[in-house]
Amino acid sequence: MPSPEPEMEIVHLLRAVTVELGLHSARFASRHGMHPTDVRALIALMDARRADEEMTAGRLGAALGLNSAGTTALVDRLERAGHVRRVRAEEDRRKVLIEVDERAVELGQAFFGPLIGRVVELVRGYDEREVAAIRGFLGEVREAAGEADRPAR
Amino acid sequence: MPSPEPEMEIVHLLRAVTVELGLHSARFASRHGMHPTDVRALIALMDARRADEEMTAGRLGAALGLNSAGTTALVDRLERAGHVRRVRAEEDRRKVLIEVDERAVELGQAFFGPLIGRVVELVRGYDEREVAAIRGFLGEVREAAGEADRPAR
DNA sequence: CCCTATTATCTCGCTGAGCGAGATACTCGC
DNA sequence: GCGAGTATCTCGCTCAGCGAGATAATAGGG
Repeated sequence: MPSPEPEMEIVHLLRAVTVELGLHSARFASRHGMHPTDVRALIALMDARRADEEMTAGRLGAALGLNSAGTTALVDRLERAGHVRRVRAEEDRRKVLIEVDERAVELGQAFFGPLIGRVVELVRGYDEREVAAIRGFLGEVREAAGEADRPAR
Repeated sequence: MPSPEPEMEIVHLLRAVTVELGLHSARFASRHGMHPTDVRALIALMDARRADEEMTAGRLGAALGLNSAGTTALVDRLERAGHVRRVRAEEDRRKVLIEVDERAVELGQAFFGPLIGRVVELVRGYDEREVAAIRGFLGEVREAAGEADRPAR
C-alpha cells in the first residue's frame, strides 16, 4: 500500500459530508412520505425561486436527470401531495410552470433550518481569510465535479 | 424578503457541491449500467476496505437505509455484475461478508480518479491554515448533518 | 446436550419510480 | 394556415425496494 497522500483526508471528508447530507435528505423524505427524487425536485424548485427564475417541467426533469415521462410522474406526485402547482406559461402555452406551495417551503425550512443555522454558526467561527478559503474550495470542487466528464479541457 | 445573511452563500455552495457530486456518481452509474444505490454500495464497500473492516450484508444495507429484502436484491445485482463476491463468515456462519472485486475498484478509480486528483491539486493550492479551516469545516458539517435529528443535544 | 430466543440472510408477492415509444398541444417561420 | 420543431403527457413495461414470513446459524438456560 503506497503511503497515502495527506490531501486524501479532505477528499474522504468531502465524500463523507455528501453521504451524510444525502442521508439527512432521505430522513426528510421518508418522514413526509416522499421519495429522494421528490426532495431533490423541491430543492431545485426553491433554488429557482430564490434566483427568481421560472421553473418549467422540462427544466426540472433535466436538472434531475429524468426523461419526460418520469418528469410528468414526478410533478403529478408533488401536485397530488399539494407541494406544487402546475401553471400554464402565458408567453408560451406549451410550457408548464411549476410553482412551489408556500407550505412546502415552510416544511423544508422547518426540517433543514436547524442544520442550516448550525452551518451558518460554524462559518461565523472562522475569520475572513478562512471563510474565503472554504468558499473558494467549495466553488472549485463544484466546478470540477461539473466538468469532470470530458477528459481534456 | 429579509436581507440575506452572507453566511448563506457557503450553505448554498455546499448544497450545490453535493448536488454536483451526486450527478457525477449518477453518470458513473448509468455509464456502467448500474443504479445510484449500487454506486453508493460500492463506495461504502471500498470505504470499509480502506478502513480494513469487514462488511456484511446487514451492515451494508443499514448504511444505505435498505431493509433486508432490498439488501439481498442489491447484493444479488452486484454479484451478478461481478463487482462483489459473497463469502460466508467463518466465525459466525449466519453472516455473509461482501468482498469487492479488484476490477470494480479499478473501474471506480478510473472514473473518479481524475476528479479526486483535481481536488488533491486544489488542496495543494491552499496554505496550512486554510487547509485546516477547510478540513475543520467539513468535519463539523458532517457531524452536524449526522446529528441533526435530535432537536436537543 | 436439547430447546428456545435471537440474529442474519433469503424468498415471495407486491407497489410504484422511471423508461421508451408515441400521442397531443402549442409556437414559429414560410 | 401548413409543416417542422418543441413541451408535455399517456401507455405499457421493467425492476428497485418494501412487508411478511421462511430458513439457517448461534447463544444461553435448564
